[in-house]
Amino acid sequence: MNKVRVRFAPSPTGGLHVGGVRTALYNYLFAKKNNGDFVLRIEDTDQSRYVPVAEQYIIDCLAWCGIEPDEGPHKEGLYGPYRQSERKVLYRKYAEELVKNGHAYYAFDTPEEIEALREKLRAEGKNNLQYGHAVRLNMRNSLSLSPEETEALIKIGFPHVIRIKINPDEFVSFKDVIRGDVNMDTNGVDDKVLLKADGMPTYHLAVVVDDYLMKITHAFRGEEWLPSAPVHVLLWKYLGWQKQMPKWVHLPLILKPDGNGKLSKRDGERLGFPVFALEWKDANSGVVMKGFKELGFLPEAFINMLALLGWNDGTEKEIFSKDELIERFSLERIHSSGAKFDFEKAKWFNHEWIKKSSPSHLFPYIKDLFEQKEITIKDYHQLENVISLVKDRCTLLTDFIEQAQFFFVKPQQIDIASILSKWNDQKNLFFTELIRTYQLTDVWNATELENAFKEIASINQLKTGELMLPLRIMLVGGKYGPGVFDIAAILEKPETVNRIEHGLSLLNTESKT
RNA sequence: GCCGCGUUGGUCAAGGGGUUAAGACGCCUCCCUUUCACGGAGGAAUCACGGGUUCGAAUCCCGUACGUGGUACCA
Repeated sequence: MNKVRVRFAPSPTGGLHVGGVRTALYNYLFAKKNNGDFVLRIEDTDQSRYVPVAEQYIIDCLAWCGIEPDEGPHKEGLYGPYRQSERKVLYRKYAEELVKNGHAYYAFDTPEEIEALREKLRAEGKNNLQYGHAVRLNMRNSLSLSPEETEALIKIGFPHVIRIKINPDEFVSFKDVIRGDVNMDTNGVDDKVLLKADGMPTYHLAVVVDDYLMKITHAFRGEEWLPSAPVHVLLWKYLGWQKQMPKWVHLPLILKPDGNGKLSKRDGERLGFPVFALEWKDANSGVVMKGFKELGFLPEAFINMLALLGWNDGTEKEIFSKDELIERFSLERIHSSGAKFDFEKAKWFNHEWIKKSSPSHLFPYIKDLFEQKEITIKDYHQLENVISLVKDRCTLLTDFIEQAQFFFVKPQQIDIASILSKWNDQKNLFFTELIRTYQLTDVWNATELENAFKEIASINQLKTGELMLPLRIMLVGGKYGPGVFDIAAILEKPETVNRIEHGLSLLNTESKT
């Protein structure tokens, strides 16, 4: 059996959204599982929609996800070039071969003429124009013109396209790995343009030629391609490559959470969650859309979540590392129906991954995050302890800011209001005594601090419950964070005492006014 | 309009002729925790509809509805 070769073939027209990343991921998982090759091919045949930075962006997204292509524009292999624009000269030959064999023809209709015809049909309330067997003889092409006329037009360089000639009343059947046998008749498909007037191939010609030349064994793509699959199947046949035709894998779509349609780039903004892996800045509008990365997702969690959106291994297991995904992945267990994207569940995956990750694994992310927020960390060992203490309560990496910044920066705001109403002299005395005791403490750990705290409370006949909240607020500024004594332990003596003193003076000033 | 694909709780889903129809997210209750989480125990909530086939249908078949995609010199 031939070596498995798959390709992810995005067009560089904008940010790579979750649907695209999932397609790449499934390609990658399948390739790695079968010791195959994963190829990145850039489908930049549409000059008008080309966005220069998009290619690098795609590569960056894949890299962040841990999906490294074996071949691609940035990693040359045996089957390059990997940008279709750079393969332009290749395609014409095949298109003309099809013309010669009677499976395609030259068409000289200008886009304006066709548009005018469409407009006319619309005005008459008729269905859209289907440039196919029913009308092609009324159009200007090498089928309706004499060979001499055709030749003359070509000789003078009259702009023309090459269209596939689809026979009516034929049945095209093929097997899709996910959907089983798919049968369609050719009456619904029109004579698709294969080669455009600018000499670039359309997608239809380019996928077939490149998948053939690149020896692709399994062609993964979104379900939106299913209706045009007969064109591709026919092309494989007409080009005489039927035996090498890849297995088709039409992936289900990722849909909007709130109903209608497939998830689009706009939905993120509208519904308040990211649709891109990495931040994408739209060059035209200047709009910046944050990605999963910037929102605080771990790449492991992101691909885990995407993998499970439309696939599962048949067990109850939901948390998979990349290696586990590779090991368990199977085409048979990919769903055939679309799935609505659920951001809550996505966050759950991230939370699970944060809990599961070691402090040292999380360390670089948190360090970067704090540096971005200009929170200075003097002691990296202390940061690691902090991570270990608070990670279970962080759903997103960005939650570490609220959960942990008070270890490194004095709280800017202290929620005095929450304790002021129950503040009294007894408590004041208690904390004064606590400061004294803590200053004399040699063994600075959570248990010792808690014991000392409780002892003073009981001597003064105070309930500890009444005192814990004030202490927490003095140390962190609000009603959050891990256990108070754990916090004090990490804060060390001088800082702990300092914050209690500061809190106390604030309280006493406030309670007098 | 026409053509394709799909349909198990709000969402992700297991199950593919006989099940009390798993599990997860979210939601609710309680326990733990003198903050909040984590953790633990419970709860509400589902086979789109109508016909067949069958002793028996979530499961097979046919319709309908709904959803979704395509119908470009876009991919």
